[in-house]
Amino acid sequence: MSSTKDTRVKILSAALALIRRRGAGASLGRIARAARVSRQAIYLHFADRADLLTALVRFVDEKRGLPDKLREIREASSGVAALRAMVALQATDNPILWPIARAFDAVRRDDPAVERSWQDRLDDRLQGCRAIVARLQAENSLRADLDPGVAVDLLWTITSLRMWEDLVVQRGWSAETFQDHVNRLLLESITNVPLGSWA
Amino acid sequence: MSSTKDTRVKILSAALALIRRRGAGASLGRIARAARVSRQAIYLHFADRADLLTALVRFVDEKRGLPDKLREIREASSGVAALRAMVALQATDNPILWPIARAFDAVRRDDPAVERSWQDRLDDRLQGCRAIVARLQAENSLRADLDPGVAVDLLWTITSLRMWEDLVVQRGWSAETFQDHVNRLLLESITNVPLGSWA
DNA sequence: TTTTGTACTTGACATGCTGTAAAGCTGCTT
DNA sequence: AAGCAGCTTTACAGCATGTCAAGTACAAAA
Repeated sequence: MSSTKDTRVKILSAALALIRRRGAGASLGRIARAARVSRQAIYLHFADRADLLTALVRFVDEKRGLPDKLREIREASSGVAALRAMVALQATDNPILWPIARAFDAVRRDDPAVERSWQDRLDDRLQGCRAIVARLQAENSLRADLDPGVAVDLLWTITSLRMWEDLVVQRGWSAETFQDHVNRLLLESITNVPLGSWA
Repeated sequence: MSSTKDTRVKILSAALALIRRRGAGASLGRIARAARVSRQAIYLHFADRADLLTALVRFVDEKRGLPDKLREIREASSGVAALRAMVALQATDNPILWPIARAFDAVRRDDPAVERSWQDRLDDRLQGCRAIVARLQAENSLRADLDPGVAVDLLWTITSLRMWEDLVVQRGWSAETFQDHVNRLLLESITNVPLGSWA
């Protein structure tokens, strides 16, 4: 038993490893070989390359226990705590997610299906940001002079994978440095909480 | 006369128009057809696709008068004014540059030459950020509790094309909204100037 | 035990892209 | 008239995605 999903997982694992190593150079042929499976077997489990990529993102999310982490954010003791949890999530998960996002980026321009799948994911994150800002607002932690919609967009952008890539991958920041400074940046720019509370 | 660079410009113009419309779907064949030129003619003027893309970026820079704008930033009346000029530059030029950057992004993963050309451009911008931060520091406008290196990285990231894409393209901000809020964000997070000075 | 169906393999093919190569045409220069 | 530069046409190799058809291995159902 379990042979049904066995190959699927085998393919996804191989794809993940290969994309992490070779980036966009991970063709279906290579992935198949790495999974010790014929190239055609991939098409028995995934409609096309785009489908495989979206499945790969879900696969990684599942493996890393994303739902639990999102629940942690939702159930944080305060809006500010939720915000910090979100930054922490980026700091820990983005390193793994990043190579896949790169592969995604390379094809989503052409493929409307990939683009939609990508946008869905971005929308999910946007909803999360909205929830955090709403909570900050309810707790009177949101900056008074800031439009909540703008706050959501700023939060969404500053906690994006691209921002992480720029600071960590390009500029060589450590996970801690990233977390500290992004926390500070967010607390200062969209909340009214004093800085001292997180030394 | 003038026939030497004529075709080259014709190709670049066609490539620019096509990339803006079709994004990554702009193959060399299509570009050639749009320029009313044989596909091989492209290879008489550019080594390969990567070379064409890098030339395209320079072409756009030239057309938009980038050197003048950079001079404006350098010769601004103060560090804070330079910072604002930089944000203004992003707000006005990124809309044109963005489609090319997308095409760049799609191939730079594979091609080391494209990657290098891209990094060079990023380094140029980083140098500009360093200059602005140094000036802020000299004028005592830099936040006292902030490491200058961190300030440079933050400035570099927040004024990046990706940040602009997130806020303007994805979240639908207007150029003015972008400019206002990014100015505020930067002034608050890396300088010590009061907010009132830019109402 | 035979049948049947599922999962996978093998091999071939159409299409589209990049990059290279060779040969021919045109018009300007000398 | 000869030479040269710039461009065209045609052809090819290589690699990628995605489709198709036929065959194999194996396990459950008859």
